[in-house]
Amino acid sequence: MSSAAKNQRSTSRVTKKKTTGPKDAAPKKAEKGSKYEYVELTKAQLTSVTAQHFYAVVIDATFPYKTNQERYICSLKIVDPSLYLKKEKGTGDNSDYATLVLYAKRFEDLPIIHRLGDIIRIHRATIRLYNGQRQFNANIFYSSSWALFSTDKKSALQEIGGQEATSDLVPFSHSGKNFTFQKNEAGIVQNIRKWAQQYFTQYSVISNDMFTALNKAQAQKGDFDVVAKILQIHELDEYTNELKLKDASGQVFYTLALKLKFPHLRTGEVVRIRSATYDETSTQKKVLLLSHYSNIVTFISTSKLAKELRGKITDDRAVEKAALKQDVSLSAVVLTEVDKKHAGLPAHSLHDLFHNADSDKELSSKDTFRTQFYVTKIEPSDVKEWVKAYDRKTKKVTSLKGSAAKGGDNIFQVSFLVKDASTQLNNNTYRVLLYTHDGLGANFFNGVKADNLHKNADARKKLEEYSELLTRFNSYVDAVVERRNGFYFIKDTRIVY
Amino acid sequence: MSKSQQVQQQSAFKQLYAELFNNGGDFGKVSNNLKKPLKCYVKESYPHFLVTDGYFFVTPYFTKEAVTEFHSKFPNVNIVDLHDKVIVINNWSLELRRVNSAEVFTSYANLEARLIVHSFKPNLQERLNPTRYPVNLYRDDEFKTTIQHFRHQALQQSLAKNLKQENIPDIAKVTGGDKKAKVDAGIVRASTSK
DNA sequence: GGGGTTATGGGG
DNA sequence: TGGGTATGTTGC
DNA sequence: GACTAAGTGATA
Repeated sequence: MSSAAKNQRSTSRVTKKKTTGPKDAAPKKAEKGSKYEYVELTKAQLTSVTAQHFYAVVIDATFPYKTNQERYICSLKIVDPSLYLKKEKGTGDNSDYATLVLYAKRFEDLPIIHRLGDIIRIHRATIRLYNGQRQFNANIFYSSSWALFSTDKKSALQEIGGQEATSDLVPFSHSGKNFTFQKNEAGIVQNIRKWAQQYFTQYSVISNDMFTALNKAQAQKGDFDVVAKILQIHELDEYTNELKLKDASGQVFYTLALKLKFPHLRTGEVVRIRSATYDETSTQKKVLLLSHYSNIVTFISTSKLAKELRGKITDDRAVEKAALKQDVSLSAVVLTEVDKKHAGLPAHSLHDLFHNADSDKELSSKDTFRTQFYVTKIEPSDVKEWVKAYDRKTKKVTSLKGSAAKGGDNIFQVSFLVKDASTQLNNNTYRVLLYTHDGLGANFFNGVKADNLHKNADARKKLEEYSELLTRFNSYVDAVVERRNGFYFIKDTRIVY
Repeated sequence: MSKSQQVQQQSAFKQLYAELFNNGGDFGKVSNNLKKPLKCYVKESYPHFLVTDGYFFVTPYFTKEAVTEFHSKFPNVNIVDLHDKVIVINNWSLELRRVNSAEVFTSYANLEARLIVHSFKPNLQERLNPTRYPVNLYRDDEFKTTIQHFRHQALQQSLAKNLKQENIPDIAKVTGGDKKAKVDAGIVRASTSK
């Protein structure tokens, strides 16, 4: 086929004439050097053919997704002080909103919404009525543009260090190569930010008509939305996190969330899922399926809904308790809890701990880490030898085997050979120690103290059960470790089963 | 301990592939009840040939004999033209292969259970009922976990066999106060692997 | 537009 | 900066 | 001189 076969358009065009009467309500002449005039969502003229500019607050969003060979779409629900509450009777405090559909030729040209309540500025959108609702269209592939301002101090990505910090009048993200900001916009941003904070404080925003309770998920025909608390984030593999979710109905579900797509999620946070389906093929655990247009978003800090659910929803570990009664469980069980004082300690992979700790400047400057792993083998394999007699002066340990009373203290001296997602595909296993000679990790076995296991049959039996539990498939340890002499020692960590 | 899987698995592929992993990769141990003809929808034919069971898509691996037979029995049908058509796989088996999962998207953790097709035919007229949007079986939560279980078992067996001599760091050795001691002492390299 | 890509087949 | 080209939009 | 109709005409 010849290259000219494609119907490329001629560049030289015949000049044509047309008439353009004075259009309706075109933005007032940019008299005072103000190029853009921002309209309220309900004030934007539905009859206007000319493009409109506005600021709004985002209350829902798809992830930018590809629709065909040449287009990407991101669809949002937006509100502002003129449009946020359903007016009809009987709708309670259900939210009203406009939709905003952004079109682009490249994925990178569309906004990624990680948090509800943030502010979006749009230039040159058209408006029309679609399904009885105000719909703004912004062709980013042509002349429309967008900019995102954080309502909280930092954007979702800035919170995790994944984005350069910005001041409160600078967008954390925007389309196009440059961004312009008129002097008169500062007040607009500050006003709508304040409004957004109050609005989320006072209303649920995501009203009950905007999501489905998880205990009704199985009955849904197609996809649905979810509002739930993240009880646990389990690193399934190098690319994937498995979220453990529970909502106000009390039902627990799991869903896979790609790390790259959703880097901002944290245990304990409340999220909204835009579009999930019930997985009919998962028989061992309840699973939600996501699509490429699905999104998982958090809420701004003032959110009343998020605050209520964070307090109301707790983890009773019922799924895990049931899982442990099976011979093999497809539900990951995290056996331990770490002391609250380490809540803010960032987690590091075994790869960091054992392959980067001496080369990475940041890592080598620290000695206490949070880490997750599974235990492939415990030494000594004879549980009776987990506890030894320890002489503080000579630093010698001796077996408690035999009847003769040993001097010194009884301590645990156990070595875990462990592995995690970051080391899943290599041939190594890594030594993490439970040595209690200095008191570190003394409470690991949930109240089972270091005693002579050749004599104390009760303690021995419990520890044998823990040995089984720790090395069982899908059992994980979430631990704080301290580096001493190049070795990692478990501390402030306790089994809760 | 109870065996679970109280309800029937709706996806034929997920059940079959999981069975293979749960039987140590030995197709001979997979229940004969499951070895029935597979009616599949051809989701894509090029550059990757993918078939679905209404829930998941997988790659069928046609043997040379299967292709030869197909061409002789259906000389007017091109295999890449089977896109959007229904095929019936009458004779098949499963085998476990080590692959590079960074390159093979129908695999997980460097393992791929392959559907080996020994004999198949087209059902050119047949239209299947619409199903859910088919997804990659190797991206399924439970199936990934099943593969992890398989690997976990293999690792524990290997460790039990190859790591007989236990050697636990002495307390004297770990209580120095040596800030410069390297962490690689904690790396335990598989003594006999490959 | 409440949706279905792909040299991106673990952001899309 | 200016001309040429590719592409979006609008008018016919 | 003010107002209207018709002509003009993109832009990254």
